[in-house]
Amino acid sequence: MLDIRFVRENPEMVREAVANRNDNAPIDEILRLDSERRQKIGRLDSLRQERKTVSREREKAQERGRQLRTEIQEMEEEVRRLDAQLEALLLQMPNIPQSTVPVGKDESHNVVVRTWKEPKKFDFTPAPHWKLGEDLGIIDFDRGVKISGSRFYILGGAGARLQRSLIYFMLDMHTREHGYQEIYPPFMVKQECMVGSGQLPKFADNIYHDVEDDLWFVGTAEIPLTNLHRDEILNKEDLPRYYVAYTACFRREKMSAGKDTRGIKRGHQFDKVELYKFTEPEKSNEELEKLTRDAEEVCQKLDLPYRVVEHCTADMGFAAARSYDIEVWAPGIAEWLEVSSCSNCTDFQARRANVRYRPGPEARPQYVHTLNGSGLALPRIMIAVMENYQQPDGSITVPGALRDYMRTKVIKPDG
RNA sequence: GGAGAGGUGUCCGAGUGGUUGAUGGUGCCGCUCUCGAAAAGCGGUCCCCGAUUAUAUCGGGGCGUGGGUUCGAAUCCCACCCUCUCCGCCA
Repeated sequence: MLDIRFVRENPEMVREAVANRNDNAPIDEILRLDSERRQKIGRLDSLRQERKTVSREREKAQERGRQLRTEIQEMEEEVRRLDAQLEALLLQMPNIPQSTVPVGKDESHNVVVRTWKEPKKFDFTPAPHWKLGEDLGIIDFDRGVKISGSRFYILGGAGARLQRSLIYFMLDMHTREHGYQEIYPPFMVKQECMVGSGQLPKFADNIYHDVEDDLWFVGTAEIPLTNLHRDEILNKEDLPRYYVAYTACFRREKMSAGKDTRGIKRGHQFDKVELYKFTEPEKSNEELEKLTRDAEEVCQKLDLPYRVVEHCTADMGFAAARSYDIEVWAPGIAEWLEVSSCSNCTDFQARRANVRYRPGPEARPQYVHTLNGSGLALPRIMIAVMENYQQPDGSITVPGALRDYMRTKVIKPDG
């Protein structure tokens, strides 16, 4: 959420930022509600002040007191209404891109900032992962559909083990080498958590929701991690905090119906290892660089060629002020696969979730900055491993970094 | 799920209708004392909203959450949430 004071004082800048995002937030309406709200609060406060004075005289001024009560109640109702309207609109507004973010109309304006190694050349036609997976008997699409419907699949044998190995490998790397604390959070959260991290109210149609208990299934560990310190005031010494969490992720993917239906690239349920940071405002940009490098290192250790792409204004996520994607080359499906998206959300989520810190002993609390990035998304890194390490005979060589976890050097049929 | 108890400031713990941000203790910061430390004494120490020459000042709100009663509520009423104990159930 944006600071209403910032919007009030920089309306033109906000308007431009919103336009660059191809968003159509009603700035004028927001400014109008804000000014009306403040005016009514002024009135309400002076009424309350009078009530305070009058009530001290006990029985003497009961008549005026009764009048005041009615007026105050009416004014409270007005302010409540305006608060709600204003908040509803503010909650729909995206974060403001940082000034260094390339302005663009769509994803074609994203900028490749660096690449690591060249895509591997094959002297045979590399197969897509769904073919490899089915032939090896490690991915079962048909039974996934039988059990749960479209966009569900089953990993079996070495396929399940490969995913588990990747999870262990990534968690171990980030905790041992990059200083993240491992967290196992709930996969279902309260509505206010969804609001806190920015999924609600705007993206309700992409979230699974248990109506009976009003719990929401997380589409990313970013959600519970954002809310880990909700309504807390952290000490300056507590920052930065690095967290890494493995979770399942659930997404309805209604918006992308018919897209990427083949394979395991986009399912309703997938696993992810997520990196998350709480930092001081001045440090968040350098922390984003570090976080991105931490995620990249997974690709490097797996020896998978990748590129890092900076999002342009129009392609950025709702909560992000700046973000990088890590894209790995998948030779079988012949595309750059987004295995991670690393974002600096500045104080956008912190304001929603009310996560603050005290900059100094006597200083006022201030919102922290939050950052998140996949480190990495399992199905897509699985695709990359399978397609990059495939052999002419359809077997898959296990990357060196995973051999201790997999306890094998190659995945063969019935392996 | 059933029965009971309870939710107050960093924490502990008072307060059951009237200047109560809220007794007391504790923690934290500063000062005094001291060669220094401890002890002791004194002072300070919450958050939000609004007004402003804007962290100095003024006003309002906040005692689990949201409503209500009243001239006036931490204190009374209603609903909900959470914690603890016992019972039931269960990986």
